[in-house]
Amino acid sequence: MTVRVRFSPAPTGYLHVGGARSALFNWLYARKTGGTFILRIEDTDADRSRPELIDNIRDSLRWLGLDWDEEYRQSDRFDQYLAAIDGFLDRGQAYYCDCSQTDVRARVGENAGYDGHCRDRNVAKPADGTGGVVVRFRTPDEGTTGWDDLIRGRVEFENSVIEDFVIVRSSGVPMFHLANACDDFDMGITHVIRGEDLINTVPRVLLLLDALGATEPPHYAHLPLIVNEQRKKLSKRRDDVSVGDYTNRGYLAEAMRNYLVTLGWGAKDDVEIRPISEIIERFDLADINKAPAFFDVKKLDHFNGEYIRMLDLDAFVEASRPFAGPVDDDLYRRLARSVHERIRHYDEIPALIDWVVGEPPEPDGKDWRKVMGRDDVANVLDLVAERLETVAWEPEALAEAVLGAGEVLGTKSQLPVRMAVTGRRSGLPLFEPMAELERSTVLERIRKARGRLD
RNA sequence: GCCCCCAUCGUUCAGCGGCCUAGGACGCCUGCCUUUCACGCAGGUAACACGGGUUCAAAUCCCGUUGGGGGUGCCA
Repeated sequence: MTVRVRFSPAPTGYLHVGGARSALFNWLYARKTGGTFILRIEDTDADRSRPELIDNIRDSLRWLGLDWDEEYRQSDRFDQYLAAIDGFLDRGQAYYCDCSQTDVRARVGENAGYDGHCRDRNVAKPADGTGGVVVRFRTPDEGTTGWDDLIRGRVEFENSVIEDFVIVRSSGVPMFHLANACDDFDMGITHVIRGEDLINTVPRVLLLLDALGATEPPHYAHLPLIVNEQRKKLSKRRDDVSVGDYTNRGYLAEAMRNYLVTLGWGAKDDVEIRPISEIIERFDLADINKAPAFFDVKKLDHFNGEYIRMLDLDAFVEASRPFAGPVDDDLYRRLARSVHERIRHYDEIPALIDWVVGEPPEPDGKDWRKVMGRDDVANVLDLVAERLETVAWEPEALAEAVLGAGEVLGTKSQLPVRMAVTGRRSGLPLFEPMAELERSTVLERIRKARGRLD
């Protein structure tokens, strides 16, 4: 049996890290087994679907290196769904229902599902798009529906708790469960790997699949959810989790992908950061965890820093260049070596080099007081300025001039000078970048800082 | 309310009956390196939710409790 898996996002939002993780696990399984990875856009709900987001989803997947082998769009397949529904109707497996939601609510109360009121009322097929008539699927009243989840083990639901659910809206448009069952059947999906939030929909789809005549339903594997700090399912609104945001902030696709793998799965040998080929080799659905995992940006940052440091200087310069801002190519290259080893994502770069490229930032008040509050700072700045008037303008000499001034005065001179010239109390090693500036510029900054002391 | 799922350091993963006085990684702390900050290196901190079983032996199996989460739509 050749494995066929699918990632089935609804285009109702940007691809977020939870979706990306689902896509990734499907992809890993396909690549491991030599199977087929399918992208299926679930856009049956025209009101919520935003076609422009399909491109965002595709771009994010591509960025992560998750290439797909086939692509479908459910909105292209309504004919199939409608044909399936006609079959259900003919065979009495589904029926028309004209109950309004308030009717149902009035009959059964707040907490119960649909009561089967129209099961045998023979509600007539409505003229197209009129009259609030839906199609409901007739579910069994007794027995159980269950499956052996590859991650969770046996899961069973009493059929009595599964209401006769809607499969066609009153607008005539088929709904998610139906489209899902038809597609998984038609596309020969062998494994359904997705988030645990969908676990409750399985019995309905299983029932539908059976009604469709599927003798061998897919295997299901429900992934633990990725949660936020409050241990709640990630929300696109509340949580900052779109994949595109991480792209924009200078995270590497390889790092993101590698980090995502560690949420819910770990290699037996405890090695976390490793090439994707090794991950594919070791990955197995049976080893996936059941408990939800917190998306920890701090750890992602660590992974990303590691991946950045794995880059050789040329690759780093090229990849990080777009984040560096307006800086001369050769100058950036000269600065890159020390930038390379102290960032965790590329968008930290501007704050490291802005004072070399342009003006330093307005110093943070607290940092300023901490560094410039000492009594001897004025003397340091005066002596350094005096020395810099005549020193040879190259890093070694600058270091000697600045550090030597401190020695002469019996104090530390590097920090005040750094604060004066860069606007910050920490950053790149000082003297090489400082030598990139004009002598007059450096002197001006030092005198300006001197003037600001008390 | 009802249905379903889950439970090892703060976080994440390893552990699938004895190798566990529970291991790796992130974080945090300490030290070394050092022109600051980082990087790197060396240490340290810290967990089997609780209660019953089963067994010669349980973090590992079973039951219950508690605590979390998900679902409960003419969303997916």
